[in-house]
Amino acid sequence: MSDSENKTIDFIREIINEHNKSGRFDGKVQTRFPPEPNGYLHIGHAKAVLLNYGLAEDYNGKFNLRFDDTNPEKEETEYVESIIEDVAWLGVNWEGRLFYASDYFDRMHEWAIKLIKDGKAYVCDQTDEEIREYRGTAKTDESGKRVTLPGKDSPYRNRTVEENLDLFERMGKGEFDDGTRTLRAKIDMAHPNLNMRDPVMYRIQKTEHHRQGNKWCIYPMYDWAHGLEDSIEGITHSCCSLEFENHRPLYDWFLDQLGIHHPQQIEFARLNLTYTVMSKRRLLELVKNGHVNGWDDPRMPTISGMRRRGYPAEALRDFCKRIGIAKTDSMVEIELLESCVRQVLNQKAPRVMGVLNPLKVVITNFPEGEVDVLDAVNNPEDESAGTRKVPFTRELYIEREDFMEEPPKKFFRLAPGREVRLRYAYFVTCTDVVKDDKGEVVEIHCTYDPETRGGDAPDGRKVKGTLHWVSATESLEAEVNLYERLFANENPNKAEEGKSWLDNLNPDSLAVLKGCRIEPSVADKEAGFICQFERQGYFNIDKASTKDRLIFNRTVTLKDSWKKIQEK
RNA sequence: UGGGGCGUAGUGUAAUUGGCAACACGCCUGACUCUGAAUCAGGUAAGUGAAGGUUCGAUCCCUUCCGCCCCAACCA
Repeated sequence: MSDSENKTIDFIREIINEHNKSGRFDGKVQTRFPPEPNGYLHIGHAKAVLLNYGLAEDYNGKFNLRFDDTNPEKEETEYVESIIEDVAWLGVNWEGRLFYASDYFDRMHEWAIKLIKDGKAYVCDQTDEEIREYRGTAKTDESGKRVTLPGKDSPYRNRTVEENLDLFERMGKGEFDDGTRTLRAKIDMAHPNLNMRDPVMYRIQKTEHHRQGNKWCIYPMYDWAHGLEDSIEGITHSCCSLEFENHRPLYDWFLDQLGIHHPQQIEFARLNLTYTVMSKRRLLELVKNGHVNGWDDPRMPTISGMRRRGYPAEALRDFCKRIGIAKTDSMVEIELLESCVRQVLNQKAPRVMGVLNPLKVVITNFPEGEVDVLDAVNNPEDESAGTRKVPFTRELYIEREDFMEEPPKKFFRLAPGREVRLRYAYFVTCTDVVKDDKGEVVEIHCTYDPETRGGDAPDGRKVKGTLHWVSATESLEAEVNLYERLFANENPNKAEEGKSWLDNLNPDSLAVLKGCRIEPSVADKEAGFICQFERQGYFNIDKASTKDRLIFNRTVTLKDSWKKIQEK
């Protein structure tokens, strides 16, 4: 990546430039992405990883992937594995620097003892309710508002160093029950920032850790642990989301007390997307309650969901670059993401003809049993993609919506007596319409003009419409999943009175089409293969697809100006 | 209430840090077209949350006000 392409610089790069000027970190840049393995990564995480990785790239620095696994209650190996896979898929290279906060537990423990010895931390026997009360947050006042009070010292605040050392050791040995004691930093119970009112550093939690097993009975809290993790790894710029801004004084305090390497924490706004929920808790709920089919359901905003849906990593990278980075709370329109996806796929996806809702067409003047093999361009945007063969036969399928018995104005497709082009094949003219008892069109008859083979008329006559088609006999049957937005509202988090965010789910987010017909060239393609079904959109073969049961997912539709005309 | 942040077209970011606001997505025209796609050309749209002030000149500096977000877990 050259930095010449970036004429404007975001506020984080501005800060780094200043550091480089002042020499604060000797011109070094080291970043990290520190996910907690308690869920799958989503597009918001992609923004964070790519930001951190991009910073390292731009400044010739290094990037670490680090699992912030300090709370065994919620963390699982499954999540660790998925995160590694997703980050790699995004094209991020951590060059072997894959770390776990839990590997630093011993050092953190030693530092905690140092703070105790320095009289800067103490063991507190207050219950969580008492801690909250003493911290100075009265629940509500008469008017129902929360009020902040000065805060009172814990009665255990002035224990001797010896007693603290002894109790802390015994906490670690598991002598006390969960929740009965904590190690707290001795800062200032009157501090206007509540985070500074003697925050908890360790809690007793006799839970098995996914990597440490039962080695620990106490686990460090985020505020205590995070700065240490960054410091140990020599991080220079620790980027996190806005809600941690309040925590920066604490991040700084711990590092200053210890006198160790002190990175700069920088906060930026997390990504919000229209029609999408981004909270891990809610995504977990969607999965657990079966509103979607797993974390990688193609409707999910997870990296794995988007990958399964067919979104290319390149599009996600481009998207994250385009949304920029700032401190303003914002909501990005999903159309921008879709635009990025289309842009990449338009260049790369081979074209294929697939009929979603087949309508039979009989070419009455085409010989029965004959197969005419035609050449079709694989990708008009990329000549090197070459051509392929598509079989033309007497019986074909076209898209149901490409035929209208009584066409409105501006309808350029097939209708009785009208001539259109079948792509890469022939001009055909509709001569007859066959209906069933209910009056439904079940089949149409056409004649073809042999002179137009390949799609051009030697006499120079033009047609208004070109349709995709497929041979009825020489095509493959497929199942196609049509995905729409998972939620019906721009901001699914905002529920109407008396309703929950789940009521905003779009009931039509998935339509499964069966009996679709795809040209035979995809027969040997495997899961993940992505192509454009001409005139319809981009589709990929789903991981559940088999030889006997071909399954496609619709990644994104093509832009459709005919639809817009219709809606007017 | 206390503390911490943020306000620029519909949306997201810019603006040589004081020189009459740009880019992208969206939207609307038109051209072209064997994808009603893509591409190309053009257009619509903010006077920068508000009011004052400093200045020849303010998105940028100062003051006051307004609005929105976050925190007040032994989560991260």
